[in-house]
Amino acid sequence: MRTRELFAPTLRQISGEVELASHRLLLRAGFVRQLAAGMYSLLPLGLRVVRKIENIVREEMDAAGAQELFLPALHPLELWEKTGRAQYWGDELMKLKDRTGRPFCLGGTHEEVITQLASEVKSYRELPFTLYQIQTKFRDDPRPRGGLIRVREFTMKDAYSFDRDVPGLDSSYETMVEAYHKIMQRVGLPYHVVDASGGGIGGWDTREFELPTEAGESHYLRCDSCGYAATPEVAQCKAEIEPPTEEEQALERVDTPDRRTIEEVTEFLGVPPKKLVKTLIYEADGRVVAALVRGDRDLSEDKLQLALGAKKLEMAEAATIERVSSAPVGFAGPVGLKEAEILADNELRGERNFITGGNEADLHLRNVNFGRDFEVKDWADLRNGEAGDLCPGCGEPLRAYRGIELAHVFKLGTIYSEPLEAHFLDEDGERKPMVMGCYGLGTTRMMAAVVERFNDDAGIIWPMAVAPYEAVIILLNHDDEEHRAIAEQLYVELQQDGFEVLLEDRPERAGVKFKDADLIGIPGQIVVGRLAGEGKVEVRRRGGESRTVPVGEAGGTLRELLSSNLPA
RNA sequence: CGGGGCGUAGCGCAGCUUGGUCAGCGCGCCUGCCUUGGGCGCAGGAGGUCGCCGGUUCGAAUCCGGCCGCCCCGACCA
Repeated sequence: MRTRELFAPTLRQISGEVELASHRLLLRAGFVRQLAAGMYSLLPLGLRVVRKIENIVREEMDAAGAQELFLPALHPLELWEKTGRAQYWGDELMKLKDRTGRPFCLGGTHEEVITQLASEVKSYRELPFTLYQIQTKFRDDPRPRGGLIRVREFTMKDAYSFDRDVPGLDSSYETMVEAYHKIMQRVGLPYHVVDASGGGIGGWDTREFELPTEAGESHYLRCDSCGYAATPEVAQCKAEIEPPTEEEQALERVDTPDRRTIEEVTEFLGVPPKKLVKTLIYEADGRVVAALVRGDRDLSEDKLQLALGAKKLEMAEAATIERVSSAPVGFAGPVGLKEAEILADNELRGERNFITGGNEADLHLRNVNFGRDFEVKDWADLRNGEAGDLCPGCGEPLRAYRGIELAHVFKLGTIYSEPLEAHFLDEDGERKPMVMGCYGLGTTRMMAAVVERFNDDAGIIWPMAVAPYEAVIILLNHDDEEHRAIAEQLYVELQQDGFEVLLEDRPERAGVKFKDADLIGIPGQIVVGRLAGEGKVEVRRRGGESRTVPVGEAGGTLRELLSSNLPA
């Protein structure tokens, strides 16, 4: 491709509102343009990068035995209603109607569609298999942000495995995880594998592949010494229980007029938040439960649900809270609570003389103690992990990270195959739902992640694996016949040698060409300039080495300089 | 959805507090000359219903109300 013809409008300046490096550079270098919030056009250069990423993903998926197919983006809403996800996703699901008024949605993910398709399987003999597609997803995010990091329309590779049982799923899952490791390594991105929760997809044993960067929007905790990593909701907390040192003191009633929140109460009473115990009322599969965590901690709903073995967990409605606590919302406490069974966080075992809600309007209780004042039904790890918590593996303190979520894998089990009746007949003659896994990887997001990780003051520095072109020939003096001839000859020869080459032949000044070449970030640069008269050119690696060589050696030198994925 | 910010020429911005002489700057673009290894130089030129609607006023980019759009933080989320 010649830059004279290439549609890649570069920008000298960009609005100060655009903050992320990846967002700024992809816009400035002419890879993407924004159509509306969270909606981006991929320009020719951007599309080439995404295609490279897709091809790596495709090769690794195929190598792992997965089969590519292509599903509709438009789904009958009815299908999402069958699994309950139409309601669960709510407004995040883009909905529309056809001319007859039949409701549809734009697929935010494809579990329903693929499961219905897979329900054609009749026998265990046809299992297992894994299907994948690379497709546009639509999610009506309440707040798109960060350029291409979080958008409303994006492309994703989503794979789904179907097995006859859980051991089969475990094996399919590991195969996909291995493929993901290979993909990350080929692209060249550093990453952490993080234990996570299922969220809107569901399932268990889910893991995220995170690019560690402050620009990211995911938060996780990681042990730098052993590599254990998890999101706060699922990070296992080692409870360091110290034997109580205080003597139990007499229970006291304290008036706390209109003080409901932890902040209000601690400020009013002049005590630190950790002296309080929060009482959170939930409904789990229809029963009411109260979860107790220290005042300065956050409850993990994932952990509570796990501890309860509940299928569905929701915060109780205000009316329920008022009923069981006999008080307005904000004054619930464990002492004298009605109906609800009480679960307490492990960390509270050593606590004495704490403050709780009083189950009465404008009342809290001081010097509350376990056993004497109320009974706990179960103890469990219920709180979110925090930076500084001790690693459950090796005991070192965990560190807080931010990251860009590149990929996410889930074990789904039968949560989709049951409602959609994707059954098969097993060897024992029994009809069983297929056991599923799903494996997502955002390809457009990955492009942004690569830029976020590989750039300098001058622009992008593409890894070879995903560069839009491998080399650019920069013809400085386009009017000089001899120079032009050399550039044209190199252009042909390098392509014959298998390089993907861009020829910078615009009638621009040298400075413009250099600036744009650095901004666009193509790894190989061949400068045809003042030394061309002596039959020499400069061969450079963007962000790395530069050599002046005879024209005839340009190809070999280029190959050498580009032999690594990243500049040395 | 809560909090904050922004919307003026193709792009980036100033002007708004204190209404009138306020349609301005830089880049880009067009013409000519010059220059040709890091976003040259000089001269001339084109280009804007100041996001939209309404209000206040003799007069609104500027003040007021409503709406729309975009960015950031939070909630939420893959």
